[in-house]
Amino acid sequence: MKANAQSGLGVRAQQAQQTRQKILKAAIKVFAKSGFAGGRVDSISKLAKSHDRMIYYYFGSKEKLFVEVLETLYEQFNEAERRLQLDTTDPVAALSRIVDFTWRYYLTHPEFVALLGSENLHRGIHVKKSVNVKSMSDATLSMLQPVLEAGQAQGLFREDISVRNLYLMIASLGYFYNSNRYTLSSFLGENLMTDDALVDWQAFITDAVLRKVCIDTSA
Amino acid sequence: MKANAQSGLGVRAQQAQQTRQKILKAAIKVFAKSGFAGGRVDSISKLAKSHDRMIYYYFGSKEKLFVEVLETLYEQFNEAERRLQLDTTDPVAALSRIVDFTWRYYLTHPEFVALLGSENLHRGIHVKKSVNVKSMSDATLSMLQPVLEAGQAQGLFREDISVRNLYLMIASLGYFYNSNRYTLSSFLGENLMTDDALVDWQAFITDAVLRKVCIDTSA
Amino acid sequence: MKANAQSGLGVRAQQAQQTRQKILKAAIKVFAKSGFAGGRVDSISKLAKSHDRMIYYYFGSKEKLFVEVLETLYEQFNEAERRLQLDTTDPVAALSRIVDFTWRYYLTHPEFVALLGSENLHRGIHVKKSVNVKSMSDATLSMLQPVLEAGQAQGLFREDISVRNLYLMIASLGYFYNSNRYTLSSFLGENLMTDDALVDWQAFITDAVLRKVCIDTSA
Amino acid sequence: MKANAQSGLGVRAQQAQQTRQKILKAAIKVFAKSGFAGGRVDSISKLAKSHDRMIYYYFGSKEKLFVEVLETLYEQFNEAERRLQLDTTDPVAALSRIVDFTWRYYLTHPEFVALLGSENLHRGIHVKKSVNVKSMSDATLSMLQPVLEAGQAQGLFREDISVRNLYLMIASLGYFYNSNRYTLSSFLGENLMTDDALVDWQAFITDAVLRKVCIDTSA
DNA sequence: AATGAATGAGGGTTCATTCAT
DNA sequence: TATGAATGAACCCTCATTCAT
Repeated sequence: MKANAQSGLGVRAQQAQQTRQKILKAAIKVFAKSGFAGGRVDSISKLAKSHDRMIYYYFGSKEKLFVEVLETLYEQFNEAERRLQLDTTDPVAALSRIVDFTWRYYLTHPEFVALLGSENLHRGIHVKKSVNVKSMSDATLSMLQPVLEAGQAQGLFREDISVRNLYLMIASLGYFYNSNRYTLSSFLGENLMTDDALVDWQAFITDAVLRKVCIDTSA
Repeated sequence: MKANAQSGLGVRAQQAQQTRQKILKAAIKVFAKSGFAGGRVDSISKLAKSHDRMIYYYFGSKEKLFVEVLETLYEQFNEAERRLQLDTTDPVAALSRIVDFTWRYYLTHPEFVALLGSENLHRGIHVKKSVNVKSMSDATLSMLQPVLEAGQAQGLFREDISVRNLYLMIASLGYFYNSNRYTLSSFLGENLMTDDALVDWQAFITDAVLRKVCIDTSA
Repeated sequence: MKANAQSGLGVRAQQAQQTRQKILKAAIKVFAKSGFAGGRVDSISKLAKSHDRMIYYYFGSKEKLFVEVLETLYEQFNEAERRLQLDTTDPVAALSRIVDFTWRYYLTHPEFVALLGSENLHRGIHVKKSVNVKSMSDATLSMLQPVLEAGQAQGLFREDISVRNLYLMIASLGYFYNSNRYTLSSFLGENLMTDDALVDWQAFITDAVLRKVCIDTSA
Repeated sequence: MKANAQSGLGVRAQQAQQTRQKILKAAIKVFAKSGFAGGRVDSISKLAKSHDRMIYYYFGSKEKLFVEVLETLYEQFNEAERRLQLDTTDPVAALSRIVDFTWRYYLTHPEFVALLGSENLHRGIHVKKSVNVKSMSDATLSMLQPVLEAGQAQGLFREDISVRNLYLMIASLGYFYNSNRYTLSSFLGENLMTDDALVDWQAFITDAVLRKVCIDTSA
């Protein structure tokens, strides 16, 4: 029995995993910065302190690497969602938390926003090739659904709200502000990323969602 | 007196303007399809049935052409806004129209959405170089402002709504659905572009905006 | 009779001559700076505040323009030579003057040096096309010849010196120092263009020529 | 033990060195023929039976390749100088040998002459970037210096001759004849490259240098 | 497992030149 | 006389990728 038996991997295999991981991390950064078309294989291998060849060794092609990057980021988002502890006995608070979480996640993960942007620019060709991504949406909606249902059961939330639309609204309000912050800054002529602006927007969108969902907000 | 005296331009100059215009139109298409980095100068000139050289003759560089494309699309958006006839005596109707207009504009102008996406991927470097874009935001906000103010004056709209946030909300809800339709389709596993889905979303966001803005929605 | 009859040219023709002249002057500068291959037609027309098209209108091609530039500079050199007043009654002084003149001409006409360099890089293809250049050498040698003959007749100069070799020596010593000043500066690690260095070299080469030519230099 | 152990390089590495060398050799030819600006990357790679890409792989850029070409030629010149066996006990013979060597080197290495010409046309921008070139001049001057000093010590050479000027004189007389042979041929209307002409010039410049340097040439 | 060498298509851009008034 | 418009070949260089150890 080898000393490294615990990990279940030999030293070589461990190193290999490490190299793979380094490349993946570098690819996230590079693709986030320049998109799929603009992201250079060379930049990735250099940032990973590896070689171009290794990208092909581990991932097969730039495209497959991009798919894996996409899956990784989706997976991380899913994991973060799963870590959310939602108390369905207080649906309003739970919903607020979800809005806050979503908004904050986009804010603190610009690479996710950028990658989604790039992928949509390419009409979703890579995401289509991934089987994993589809299954992930279930997680997202199945986090929102119990909250919505609880609120409706308790007579707090309107009955005519669909999970899908609710999700889209929350995502829209959290995403756009971040995804378009550069053109918005030029367009509106003001810095959207000051602490004040962020707090202001967060309060605004939480309120907007609640007003849309809750039956009586006069309280 | 020459036949072309009316236009004030000679035949040559007219043709030149045409060539310029053809290139610009082609550039909009190509950049919309592939973004700035992915859009090939060669593709543009071929689509315009012109030559690479002419792009440099008229625009100086790929980058400057992109800036002009951006300005053109912003300008077209502005013009469409200006054509909106808003009746401030009925602020609720006017606001609904604005929501509808914005959403529909993004829906029917995917190239604008794509270009904005590409530009934000590039952190707004091109839009920064344009002096014209900044001035355009005024138009947008100054369309929204009188409606908001009228609504507030009539006691229909809440006082604590800022034009900026209102604009951002409307834009978010209209933009995201379109910009991210590819990843959303994969993620949600459904086609967001069916007539039913579109009508559904339009009703949803109009309602969301009104509930956020109006004081009493019980009526 | 027109007012401009004196010049023998109409106003239009005068302007034309002016344009031609502006282009030629600009071409000298540009070709001197970048050589024939590196000198851009566009740079020339811009410097001349004219248009590319005019170069073709007046000179036919870049190559023909270069030939004319070459001829112009050779002609100017010839003219400067002709202006030299040489007193053959004092052959030593006259020879010294020629050395000094040649050296100083190269020093103060770097564009001539550069053009000759470029032309030799191109193996003299342009100079071959010029009928005028050949005839100019006569002038040069026929300035040197009487001095050499006078010195020999007076028993001051050695008999075995050919005009050709004498010319080559004088030219070598004057030209190389200027033509290769950039590589020499790097190579020798010193600035060859200080006043001291220039004076030193002038004295050195004059002395060298005289020692080569004169029979007795002990005086 | 592998067959190639002696060279210390694997077969691949050896081949790589070969490719690099082939490119360098081709570059010397092409740059010599057309100068830096006129020398095409494409011509070089074709002549080397390689690909454009490899030039960038091995040298980084056309400019860096040119610098390396320059360094190579300077280095070859230096090496040839080092191979000169000079007998300082006979300073006159030694000096003659140096004059002869220098002249003959330029004559038999037209690519060196051409490259220097091109480099000076570009105002020495490449040579400035090379650290190696500067150190090479030492070799040149330190070959000449002991000869000059020996001659002076033996009372054969004049005391007021500086190494620098002596070097410049020898170089001038050897270089100009070769560098400007094309314009000179047109200018003088005669072929300077016949055997007779070459012998004649060699004798002339050797004599010129000796007359300049030696105290008494009557012997 | 890892890597230096090689590939060839294509990137944006500039060139000298000609066309059409 | 003069000039904007057009041309297409070629420029240097970079791309994603594969070969051969």
